[in-house]
Amino acid sequence: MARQLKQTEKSPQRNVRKRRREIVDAAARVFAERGYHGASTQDIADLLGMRQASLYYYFDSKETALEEVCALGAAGFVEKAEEIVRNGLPAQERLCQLLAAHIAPLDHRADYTRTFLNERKWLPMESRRKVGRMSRRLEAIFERVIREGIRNGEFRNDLNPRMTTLALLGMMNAVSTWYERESAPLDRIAELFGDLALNGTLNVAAD
Amino acid sequence: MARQLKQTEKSPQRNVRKRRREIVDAAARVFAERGYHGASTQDIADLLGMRQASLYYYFDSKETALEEVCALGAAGFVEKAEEIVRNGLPAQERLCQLLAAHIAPLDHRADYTRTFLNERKWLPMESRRKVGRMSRRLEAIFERVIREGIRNGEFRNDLNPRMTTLALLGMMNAVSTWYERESAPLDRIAELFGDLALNGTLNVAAD
DNA sequence: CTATTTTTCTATAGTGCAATAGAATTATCA
DNA sequence: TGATAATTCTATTGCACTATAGAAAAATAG
Repeated sequence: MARQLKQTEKSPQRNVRKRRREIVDAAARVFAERGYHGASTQDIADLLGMRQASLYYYFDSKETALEEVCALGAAGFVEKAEEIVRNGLPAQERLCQLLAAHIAPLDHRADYTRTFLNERKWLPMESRRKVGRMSRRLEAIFERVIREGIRNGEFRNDLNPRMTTLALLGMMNAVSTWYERESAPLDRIAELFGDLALNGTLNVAAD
Repeated sequence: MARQLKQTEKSPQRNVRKRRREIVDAAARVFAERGYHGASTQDIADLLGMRQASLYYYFDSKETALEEVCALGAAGFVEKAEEIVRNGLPAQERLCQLLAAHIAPLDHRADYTRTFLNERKWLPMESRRKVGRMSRRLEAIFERVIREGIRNGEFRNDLNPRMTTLALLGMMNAVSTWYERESAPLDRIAELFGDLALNGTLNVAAD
């Protein structure tokens, strides 16, 4: 008995983890669609065919569910970027990989990504801070690649690394807003956007 | 008496218009800060030092206030773009002007712009449609300039006008999310982003 | 100064929501 | 099978919010 209690408290049964995940999935979908404040716990329960109150067996609050969705939505983001930044390839290649990696999660976890991007601002102080630190780390990675590219002559030396980072991240983050209604696969988008980031729109071979 | 009634109904007194505008200003600020669903009419009233119920002398509903904020946030956007697109300058110059015009409202109407960008999705069907048509017109303008630039050789002919448009609009729309915390004036941002859009990051003079 | 209109107020109805309490049900295991 | 634990349910509390009704106050006009 003591053994079971302990197990329940410290590491939930497999089934609890699984059900919990189903609920987080539903929450992600509802939050992505209606926004955190516009979504009700009833909406989440409806999606699962269960009662609104039953959710509270798995979650302390709606806010906790948002934290979990955002945590999963952010997971691996920075790690993947750090892996890319260390792969020793030319800066222009690393930059393109960073751009591609940034939208890759839209493929299999669009709801998590959209919730993370749009709703994290409603997180309670502490987790919002944590997410903020993550964002800053990601931005720093972009800036670093750009600086290295400038230093070794791959990139123009009149680039502003900070502004360039914000420009590119904005460009990539926006993909989540139109990805579903435009008929373009992610790898094609990454390719085009990478090309645009590197070469711009001008036809340098003119004349 | 009949005269006065008529005047009140058809064209509000100067003071009513003015007060109405103050309320819309407050609504814009609150909506921009907390989101439409996260903001209460009480929040708006607090900002004005008036009672929550008094707002309903000027507005039928919270939704109506959102419509008005979004309408003002969108006002002039497309018109300005259409003016630029017809000015006969080279496509690259027009594109830069479009980019600059797109973020210009952040200077004096940030709350309206942010509400328009982030909260319009909560508008009721009809006005959401109207806003949607506007967005599509703006996108069409960007696409047209890009196509013209390709046709006359200013832009690379392997550009995808649709994707390029979405990339640039995403890049510019994102400015509203960080403009307040980054210390860069709008004209500087427009300059850097225009340069990035035209020339990309690569150092073509390499070697 | 009085009557009328405009604006704001108090009070409250009505609704939807997050969250809790505890009963009922289902699964697990000896 | 019978006991125990895990899960879901019903019922409800309490609060926050939008919106309405009608009184009070302030402004305006005759």
